[in-house]
Amino acid sequence: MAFANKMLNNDLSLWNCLEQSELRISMKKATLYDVAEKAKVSPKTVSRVINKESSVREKTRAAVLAAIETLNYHPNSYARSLRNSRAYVIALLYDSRSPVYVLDLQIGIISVCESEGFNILIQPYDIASETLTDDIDDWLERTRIDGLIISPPLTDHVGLLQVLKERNIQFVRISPIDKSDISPYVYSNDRAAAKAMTEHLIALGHEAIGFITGHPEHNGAIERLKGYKDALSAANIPLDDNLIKQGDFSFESGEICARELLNQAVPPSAIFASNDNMAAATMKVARQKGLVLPDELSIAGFDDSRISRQLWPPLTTVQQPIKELAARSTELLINRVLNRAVEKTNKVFDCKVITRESTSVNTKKS
Amino acid sequence: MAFANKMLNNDLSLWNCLEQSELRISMKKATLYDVAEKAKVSPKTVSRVINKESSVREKTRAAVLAAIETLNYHPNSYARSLRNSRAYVIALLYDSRSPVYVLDLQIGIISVCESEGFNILIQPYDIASETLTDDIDDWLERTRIDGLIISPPLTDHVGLLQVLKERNIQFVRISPIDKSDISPYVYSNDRAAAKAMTEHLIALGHEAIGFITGHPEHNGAIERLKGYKDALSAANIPLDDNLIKQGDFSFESGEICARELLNQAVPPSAIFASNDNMAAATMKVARQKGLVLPDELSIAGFDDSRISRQLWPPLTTVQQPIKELAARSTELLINRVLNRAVEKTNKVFDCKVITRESTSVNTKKS
DNA sequence: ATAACAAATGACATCGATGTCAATAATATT
DNA sequence: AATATTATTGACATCGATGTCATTTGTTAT
Repeated sequence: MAFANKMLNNDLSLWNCLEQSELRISMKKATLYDVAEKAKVSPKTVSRVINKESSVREKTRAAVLAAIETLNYHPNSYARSLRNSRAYVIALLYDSRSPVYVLDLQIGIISVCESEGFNILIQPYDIASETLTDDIDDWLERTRIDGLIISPPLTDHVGLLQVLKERNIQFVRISPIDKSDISPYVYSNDRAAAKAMTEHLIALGHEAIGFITGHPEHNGAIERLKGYKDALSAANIPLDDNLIKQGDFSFESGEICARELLNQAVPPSAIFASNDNMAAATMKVARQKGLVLPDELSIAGFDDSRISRQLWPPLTTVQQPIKELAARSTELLINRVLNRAVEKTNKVFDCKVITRESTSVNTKKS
Repeated sequence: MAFANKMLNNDLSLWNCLEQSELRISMKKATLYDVAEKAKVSPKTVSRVINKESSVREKTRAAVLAAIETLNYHPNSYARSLRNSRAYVIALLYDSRSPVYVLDLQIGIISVCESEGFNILIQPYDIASETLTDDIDDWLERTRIDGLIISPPLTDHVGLLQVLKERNIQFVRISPIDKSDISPYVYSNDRAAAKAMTEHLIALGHEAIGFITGHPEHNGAIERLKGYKDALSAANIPLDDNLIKQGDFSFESGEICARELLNQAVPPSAIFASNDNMAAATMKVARQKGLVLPDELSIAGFDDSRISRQLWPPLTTVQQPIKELAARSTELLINRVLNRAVEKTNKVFDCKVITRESTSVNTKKS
């Protein structure tokens, strides 16, 4: 069916425009029985065709498919779920306080769910909440879902994992710290990316490179710090603990860390923050101190979030394959849920360094 | 049940830790019949209690409730949906290209859904897509939902509204342009807020105030422009068309508009952008041109989005009651769906001007 | 052509909650 | 106290799809 796709004009004839057709109002949705009748087979056979069971003669199958087509039949998911106790629903658990990735995660998940006929429930929780474990337990008691996708930093919450284990619920984790076989997982190569970024800064002539870490319960944060150290040691630059400050991915923590770094007697000529948020905070602090960017301070971030393109100078950062991670984890989960052949591989995805104007040659260097 | 809520320690005894208990694995969920048996009544009576029907003796009700409690019974939503063809699911339609509000909308909706026992499906669409109408039509054909919440700029898409009308689906709209009775709606008082913001700038001594409009299909955009004009005319400042530039809420459009405004022979001393995104773009352009902020240019935004606090100087902006709008629209929708007494009022919520450092006294003024 | 077997199909019960309508218990009426 | 009336309760069928198992059809071997 093709509908007028024009947008609203200035004069609002909207209501009238909508009065025109009321065709479909009383049209009931076709059921399995309608299809069976039309195709002159039993309901069970229709069911067989829908579920792609073998042992249906090609001719019958064709007849059934034709009937389905003409009646525009779509299975009633409630009846189906009631019968075989499968919900065709998965849920995304995320931490409500770090919404940075969430929209991208959702997009990646939706794309796969769509093609697999699944629906997605979104479920924000606060990892700092005292009642998190109980809340999730209650929620699982009430809700019927086939599986969960868990995003950082919830991936390694012991209480949560325990509940899932007890309830025997399938789940996959995105970038978990713990890489054991508790569940399938996917992750991005944060360590290599952080190393590459640090090397980029070193190549620009920076040696005193400040580093602001992320949330210590977040796998990405841990890996990024490792990558930073990797690059330094590969370039034979001694590690200086005064150049490493513990943040938690929040803007506020970034401000504090940046201030500490820049207030030192010999401040670093470059700062690499573990996410764009803290990099933006660093930029704010630098500006407050009157530094000219990027000449007097190079700043690098991680995430390639929206903000990285909206700052001036635009932020050199790392693009993470968030949608891919989400899509892949969804595939893994759905394959599990449907008892399809299970791939063993826990997938790794590569990140990409995006060079923009916030990093430049070290002018302080002799 | 209370679980250990501690986070993962350094040494990973996670797997072992989880081995401990496997209590609940085989525990089947209780059904209506289990409850009926336990309470020594018929299943139908249990159903009556659950659905809060009248004409159940207080004593029986108590017995049933006790049984429900001890068995930890939760109704099977699939059976229920199958029987009374109600999904207990609503969907949020939003434009995938303007994700700014989306997370806040989701939070507001989830909060209400939770208490009402509804679930929410999220459904991103691209309003510029040629196939939008057909896509949504197909989706509605496949999916069983009780109602829709439509967020801008989808609220006034004629094709979409037509489909909903034909299918006779309940929906509410958030900040629609069209305020007719097609559906219930909620909206925020953008006009008054934009007026207040403009007055704030005027009070700081600004007269040449640039304005960057938002997406022309977005009600908020239209209202904000009206508010700007209201304030000027109230202050007897003549309207200068050269000071009004047509943006579309995107960062890029903000850059273009800001450049046009600032390249004029006599540039404005303040710029009021219709959202924070474009205000950030304005800040970027101003900085590229070497302007000192806020002394040489005051900048105001709209949304109080995350970015407004992450820029330097922090952005003076307008806080919108997005969560409230979402929560209220959800209530309206669920009341409709459940055939509860329908409130007639389409709710208005007030915005709030947040003054930060990006606006200051006009120094150019004689 | 017929028995023996496998493949394809169908009849029926079932998942769990609720609408319909009949049966029973409680209360009001005389 | 007996009957009329109303308030509670229960028996049964139903929503739509699918598992189980019996039946029919088709195929192969003799």
